[in-house]
Amino acid sequence: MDHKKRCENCIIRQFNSLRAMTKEELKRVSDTKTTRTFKKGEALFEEGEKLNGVFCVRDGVSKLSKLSANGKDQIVKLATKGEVMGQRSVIVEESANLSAVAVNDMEVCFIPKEAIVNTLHSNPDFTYEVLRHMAHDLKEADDVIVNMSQKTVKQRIAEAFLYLRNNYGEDEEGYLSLTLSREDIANVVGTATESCIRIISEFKKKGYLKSSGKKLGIADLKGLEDLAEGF
Amino acid sequence: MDHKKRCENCIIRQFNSLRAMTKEELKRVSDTKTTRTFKKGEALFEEGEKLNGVFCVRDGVSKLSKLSANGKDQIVKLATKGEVMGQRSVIVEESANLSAVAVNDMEVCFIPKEAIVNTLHSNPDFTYEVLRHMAHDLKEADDVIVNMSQKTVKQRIAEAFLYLRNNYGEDEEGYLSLTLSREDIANVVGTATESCIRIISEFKKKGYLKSSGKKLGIADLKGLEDLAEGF
DNA sequence: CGTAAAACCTGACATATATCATTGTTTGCG
DNA sequence: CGCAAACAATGATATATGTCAGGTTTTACG
Repeated sequence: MDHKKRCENCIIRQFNSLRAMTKEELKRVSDTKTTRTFKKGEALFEEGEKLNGVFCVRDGVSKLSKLSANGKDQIVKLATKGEVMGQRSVIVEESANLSAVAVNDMEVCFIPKEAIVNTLHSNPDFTYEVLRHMAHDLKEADDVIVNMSQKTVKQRIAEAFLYLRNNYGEDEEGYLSLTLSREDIANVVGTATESCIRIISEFKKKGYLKSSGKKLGIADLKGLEDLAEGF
Repeated sequence: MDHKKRCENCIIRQFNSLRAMTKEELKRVSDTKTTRTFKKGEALFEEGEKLNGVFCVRDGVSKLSKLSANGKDQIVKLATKGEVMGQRSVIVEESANLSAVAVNDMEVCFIPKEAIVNTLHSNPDFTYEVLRHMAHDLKEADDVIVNMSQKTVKQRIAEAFLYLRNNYGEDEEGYLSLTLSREDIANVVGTATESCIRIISEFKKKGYLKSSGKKLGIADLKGLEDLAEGF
């Protein structure tokens, strides 16, 4: 599968569409997009920056985070292959409210906003699919709000591991395919790095998690699930 | 201003539109909508319920909340005059993920989903406006996530009062127009009712808040703002 | 009006979590 | 390789917040 083809698929998947874009529209996107790579730790864009397009992840993972007043980063979402970043800012014509930083080496394609905005204005099916996708994100965000405010740090860390497993999978030996640093996990669940480390150690001792080198894996799925639910 | 007129305005405002609906579309909405009233404490709809339309608030306030595993309600959003509830569920054709309960006596109009969905499919400008509105909600939700996970309960309570002032205003004597119970405030900021009561008492002692009867007001705006920012 | 229910308040206590400090361990890289 | 920087681990301690239990005050309403 060649470059262009893959990138079109990427957009299509993200917008969850029944190929809502017309052939011509897809062609326009293909013609205007560019490909870029980012090394682990590099920023795709920063909070407050004006975006003139969207980023579509072709390979690697990016964390979308926001700096809070106390100086800590809160990771709001992880974006993987096939996901689009920056569409919210482009749609409402505001500067980005989140920063995007590469969690590992990434390959992304950049689509200038004109290509998107034009299609949004002219193709109601496409707009409708984007709307559905955003509605889904909004529901997820509401769920996160509830979890953040009602669950303990332990429960949230348990959930984070379940999330990593469900969304990024595990290798043959049962280790998570995506390895995040303890600090990143802490920033996902909104806790101090030390607390996160302590709880992960505890989970390993209690047999919920296992580790091998720097890889982490789930050793007791049912146990972790129960834990996340508060039992 | 008659009933119909007011309700059309209500939809228009919510969808933040430059009158994105055509005359015929507005007429269809006017023809199919119905008006209902709810007493304080009554539920407009419950989590998990299948909605066959959206609710547009004409008068009163509703809390949108979600029951968490530990049995507590988390209030995710308050909806006032002009706001629409249930559109997310209608758009993605899922059952409601939040419950809506009247905070005070309410008057709402109900618009069957067909009227909405039809317009979404046929009028790209309308869809685009709904999309913009949802993008805005999503940004707000992201901000809430950060606040919930990074700010202390004190900061969040301070913010809640600032929010109530900015969105619902205050009377001539500086008391908040919308009075929530301590329990509701606790459910907004995600804390225990007792903690909420204690902190409000403390704020009164320290001169940030004032009270008269069951009304609460902000006595030191700058002070509260600083507090919310963590000074 | 009087009573029950709801709302509010307060204290004592338990505990989860943050913070600070220190050390060991891995990683990247000149 | 060897060193510096990042990452992980762990202890001691402080603090914020939750929980339980008992009050008082306010509100709703028969």
